[in-house]
Amino acid sequence: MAEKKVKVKTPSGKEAELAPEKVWVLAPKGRKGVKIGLFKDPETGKYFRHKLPDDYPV
DNA sequence: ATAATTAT
DNA sequence: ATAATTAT
Repeated sequence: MAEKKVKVKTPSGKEAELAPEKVWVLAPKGRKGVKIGLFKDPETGKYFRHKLPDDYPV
């Protein structure tokens, strides 16, 4: 499943369209939780995590 | 506190 | 080993 780009706020505070390097669900047992993506800011090279839309394919 | 993940 | 990510 191809990883699609998402609009995310980078740590430097800029809005960017990026594709996550990795996606997973972060959820305690019995709770819905959230989807998380691992991104790399192309501006700075810094990695950061960001919430993904609930319907983003994992 | 809890869940998974991994760059740092 | 820890920070950081959300929502409950």
